[in-house]
Amino acid sequence: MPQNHFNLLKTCHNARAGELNTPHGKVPTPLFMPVGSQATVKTLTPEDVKGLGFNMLLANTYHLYLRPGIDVIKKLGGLHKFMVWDGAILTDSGGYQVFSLSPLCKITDDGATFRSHIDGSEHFLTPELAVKYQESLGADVIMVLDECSAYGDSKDKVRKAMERTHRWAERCLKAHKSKNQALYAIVQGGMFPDLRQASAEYLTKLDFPGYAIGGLSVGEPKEVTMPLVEQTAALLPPDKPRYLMGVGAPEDLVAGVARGIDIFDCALPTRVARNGALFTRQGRVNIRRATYSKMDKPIDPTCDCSTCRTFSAAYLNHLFRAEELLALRLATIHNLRFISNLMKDIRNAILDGTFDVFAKDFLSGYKTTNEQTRVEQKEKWLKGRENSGI
RNA sequence: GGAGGGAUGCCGGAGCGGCCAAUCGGAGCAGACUGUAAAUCUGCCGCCCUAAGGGCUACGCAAGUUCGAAUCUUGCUCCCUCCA
Repeated sequence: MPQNHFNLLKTCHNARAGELNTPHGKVPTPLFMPVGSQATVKTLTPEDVKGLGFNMLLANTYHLYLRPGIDVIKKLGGLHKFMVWDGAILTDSGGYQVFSLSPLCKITDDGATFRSHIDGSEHFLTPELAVKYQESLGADVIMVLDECSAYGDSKDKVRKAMERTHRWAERCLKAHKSKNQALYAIVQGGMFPDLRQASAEYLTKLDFPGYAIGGLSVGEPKEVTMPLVEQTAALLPPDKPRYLMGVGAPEDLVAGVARGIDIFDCALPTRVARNGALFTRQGRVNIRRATYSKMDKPIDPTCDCSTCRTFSAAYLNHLFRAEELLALRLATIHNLRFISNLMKDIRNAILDGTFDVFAKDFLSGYKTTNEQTRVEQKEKWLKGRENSGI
């Protein structure tokens, strides 16, 4: 692994600004990685992704193993060349698929037996294979194979998954030969603070170049997530990058950075975009709503993305209703640009020592959809009362 | 001129005596989505009442039959197909 994989440049309370050194360049942190499971950020070209301000993205070992196959990509010169992306790449091990595809998966200490969601064929993934595959893909950062618990799992079950994750982490470490890749461990422990602590302490002793927090944002209430993030992050070595896996709603990025997280990835911004939900500084907005059908302004007049600089909300509304493919792309561009700008603003605020103010301002201005809907409904209700003369 | 068939909620289209405010699509109105099996999924969708629930008006129009009609009978209006 590279020397000085991570440089911590500045802190502002718990928030940290730094940079990741990878074979494909330096990447500033706090960092958000768009998700490109199948070697593509859906609807975008690599050039688009770069243009939106991203230097690193995430791809998925399980998906690429099933299709087109690890060997195919290796023979074609590795993942960077295959997908024509010259920035950094982090590959997930397939551990998350053990969780999300659990009906198709059986786990033993040896590894995970999968049934392909594509053709039903059976496959076996071990910690050693996960490392080997990721080395073949040639990602800059690779992840240990872990077992992610579901929200609501019993403590006993979570503990067993965590202990297995620890054993698998050691096996991954032993199997990892490549010098060009940083292998990150993944802290598990579900919603149990004592297990989280045990996991962080255990893995920290193994001295990985980076540490991820996994198994959160799996359906638990938000009030549960952030205290666990805060507690776990505090137990991780300060000189190593901390990666909160699968978190990426704007409000969660700010909250995560405030608790000492350096790296995020999430399918949410891109997936939600494809379903018509767009981020603005005021909160999330559903572009399909009737209110936008005649709006001649961009969805966010302050946004510098090509979608907002070019098209009206009414046009986007029309594209979504007409199920035109351009809608997916324009919305993805907007949401990723929003996230990219947010991360840049966060980093600048940390470097300026004003992150606390920034976070407070952002969170007070950014209403979640639920809050927004609640406010609107209350306004309608009040208006109705006024009209009926009450 | 003759012979058939049909008129159902915003639209298409089921239902063919009570379990029908009416299956199912679509449109419309909202919501969800967090290491992507996702261009996916969920709810609402005659009117009124705060919810459980209740009330009202409804299946072209009118008059009947019946305890009870979107469903049966008769007349009327309009539409479609075929033969002249």
